[in-house]
Amino acid sequence: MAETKEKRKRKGREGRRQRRIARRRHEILAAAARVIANKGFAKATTREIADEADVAEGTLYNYFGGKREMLLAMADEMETPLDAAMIAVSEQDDREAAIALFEVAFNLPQTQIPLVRALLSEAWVDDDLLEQFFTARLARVEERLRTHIADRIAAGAFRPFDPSLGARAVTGMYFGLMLPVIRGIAPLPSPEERRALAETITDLILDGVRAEK
Amino acid sequence: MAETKEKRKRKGREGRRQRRIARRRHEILAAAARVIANKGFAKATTREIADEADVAEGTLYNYFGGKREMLLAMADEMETPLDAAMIAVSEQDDREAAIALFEVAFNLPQTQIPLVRALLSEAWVDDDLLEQFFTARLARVEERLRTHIADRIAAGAFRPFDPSLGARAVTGMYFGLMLPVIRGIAPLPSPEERRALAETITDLILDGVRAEK
Amino acid sequence: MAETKEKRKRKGREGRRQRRIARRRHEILAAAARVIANKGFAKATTREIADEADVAEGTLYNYFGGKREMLLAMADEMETPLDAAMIAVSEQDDREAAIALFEVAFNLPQTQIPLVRALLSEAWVDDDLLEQFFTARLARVEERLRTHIADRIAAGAFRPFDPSLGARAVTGMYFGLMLPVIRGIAPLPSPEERRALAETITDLILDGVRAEK
Amino acid sequence: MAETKEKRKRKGREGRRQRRIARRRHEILAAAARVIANKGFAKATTREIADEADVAEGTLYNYFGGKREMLLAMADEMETPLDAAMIAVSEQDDREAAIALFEVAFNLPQTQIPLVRALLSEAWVDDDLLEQFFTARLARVEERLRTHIADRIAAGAFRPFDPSLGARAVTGMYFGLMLPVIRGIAPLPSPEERRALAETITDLILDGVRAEK
DNA sequence: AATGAATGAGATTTCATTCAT
DNA sequence: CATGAATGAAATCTCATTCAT
Repeated sequence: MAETKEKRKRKGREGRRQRRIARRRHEILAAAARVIANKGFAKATTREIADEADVAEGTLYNYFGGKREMLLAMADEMETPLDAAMIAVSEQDDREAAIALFEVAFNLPQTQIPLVRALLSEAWVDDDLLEQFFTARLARVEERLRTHIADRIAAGAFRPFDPSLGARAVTGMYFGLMLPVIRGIAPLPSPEERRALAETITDLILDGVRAEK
Repeated sequence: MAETKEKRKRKGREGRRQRRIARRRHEILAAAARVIANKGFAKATTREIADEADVAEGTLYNYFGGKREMLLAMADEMETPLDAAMIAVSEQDDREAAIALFEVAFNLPQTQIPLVRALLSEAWVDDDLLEQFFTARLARVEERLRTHIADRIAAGAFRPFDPSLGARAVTGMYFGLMLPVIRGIAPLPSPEERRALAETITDLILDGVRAEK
Repeated sequence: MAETKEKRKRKGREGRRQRRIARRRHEILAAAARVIANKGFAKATTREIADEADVAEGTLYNYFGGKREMLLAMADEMETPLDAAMIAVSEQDDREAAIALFEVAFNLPQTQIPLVRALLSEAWVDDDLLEQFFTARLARVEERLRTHIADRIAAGAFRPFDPSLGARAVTGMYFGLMLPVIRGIAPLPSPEERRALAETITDLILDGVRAEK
Repeated sequence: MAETKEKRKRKGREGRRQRRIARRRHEILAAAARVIANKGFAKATTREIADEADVAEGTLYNYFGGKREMLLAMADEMETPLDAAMIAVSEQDDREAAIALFEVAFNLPQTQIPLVRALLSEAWVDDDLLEQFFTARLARVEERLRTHIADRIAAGAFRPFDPSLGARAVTGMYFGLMLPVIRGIAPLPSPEERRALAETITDLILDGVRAEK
């Protein structure tokens, strides 16, 4: 029994330790993301990251192999709204489905912004990172959009046009609207704004700007 | 007269000297842009820039106050296609005008790409640079678009919708399509592709994707 | 009586504890010797020593004051074969005595090699360590040899020559043969090889290489 | 002619520059050797090497790729006395030839001592360095000795014994006598001492210590 | 003006040691 | 006693900038 007790105690302690480590790792990553987002990867010093995380510089290396590995850990940890938006959207009504999709996509949690901003700063000059963190995800989204557009054209619901270009135009529009938010020069839209934004965008895409035909 | 002759000669020589200096300055800037575009500002070393420009490191400092000043010089030297496209928008026919505008906008000279890419890499983390090089220009473009849209809505030519959002959606779409080109992961469109691209985009914006109205 | 019993039990327990501690200390020292022998003192990390000894880093500090103290403990723990060989030299028969001496001296236990190698690596740059671990011992050996040689010269058994230089030549030859073994680039001689080695060396020293006298 | 003059001037300047660089490189290497000899490779800091060489730390890296490369440069630059001693020794008279050889071998220039001491400190733990700088040279010497001994035995001039072991015994004796000098605990022998040393050693090897047979 | 060696501040990373659990 | 996360001093190396030639 004593052994069982001891075992249980150790298990409890071990679990707490694991959680403490995971928590600390997460804190450091968040701190790194904030600093890197502001300064860019190269100008963000480990000193500053350590200060922001309120640990000693050496401690960083107990959790990550180095500065670069922090970035890769960010890329892993991140679930972009685009990923979330990929969850099957019911296809009965184009308009409602599209609005819902955009609404989800515009919902970038405040805490994810530094991660995305930090990653984009390096992805702009680092091909590997761009591929791993960005291109691969985007390609999945665009593929899905392209297929959907092609289907709707075949069904006669959409006018005939290049589905590939259409897909890129839509994702492009999305990034054009979100990049200023990620960059920090535009405010994160409120839930109400998100809804209005999604509706307007959807209608623009579906029917264009022209009044009458 | 001898003096005048001498003066003329000196002027000629002086002119040649000036031109040589300007040419050299331009070469160095282009070299710096190529290196910075590839590595990012912080990772681009003066050594590498000097090598790329085929001068000694010290020579860089005869033309620019330092690494940072090269970036600022780039921002000055650069004429974005958007600037060019601003010349004339308000034409009789919306469709033709818009197509022309996009066609100009998609015409980003090969040599300008490194400049834009280099500047964007830093503008992503440097507020001053973003403002000077980017926000100010973009704001002018969007303001013009917004006014135009508002006018057309008032004239009953466009459906009623938020002109500000519409302007941002259009510029967003433009950047969404051009960023991969600037980043170097998509090819620069040929003149024919530019025309087709401009037409498709214009029609999407004007009439949307839906088949029947 | 109960108290006595208790005391005895405690003493028994205490003895076990002492032995366990001594054993653990020894294990750690052996592990440290292996690591330091391979990497050198400065490049051997406490982390690696702890891993090799299969304890936590902190545990090292329960047995030793620090990395340096491990070296000093090694110097204490080590009995060089030269020490052993010092037991008896002055025998009736020079040849047999010398052969026996060399045979003992060449008998460096496998487990002692890392200790000696580790200590030599630091003694090469650390005067204190060289003195404590090496010079003092060697001086005793050479003094003894010198005296012996001087005696034999006085007795007319040896040719007249500088006994001091002779002593150094003999120890020098010994180290010249053993250093590659300690360094790990020559194999430890087997018992048979030791005997043959001792005989050859002894004959070389006694009679030289020349055929006719 | 002006061009010729200019060319000549440039050549002169270029030559001076080359010599200045070579001189500086040599100074830095000597400083590094002194520091590394005293502290060992790992404990010798670039800071201290720079101070000893009276240059800034960064300057070291204009001449060497890093600390390790300094060691390799030392190994290249070094001509050991053993190398010098390898120059053909006339074989008529064993005794004179051997004395001359030892005399050369004991002539280790004062300035080479730090280089050898520094290299040995690392070679003791670094297999590559040991091989490049040490084993390879020593193997050449021992091979030569072995051949010579075998020849002399075949000619009946030497007693029959293992030539390989004899060669190692001789080089071993040499190192046993020189290591304390290199280590800095024995003084460098004067020319007169060298001669006496060489004679005594030679006679010991040739005829052994025994007085009469 | 052009050069490139010298500089030294500052960045990343390692690691012996401490100490709370 | 054992543990191992935290620490921070110190080491190596980089690189923008200066300046004598």
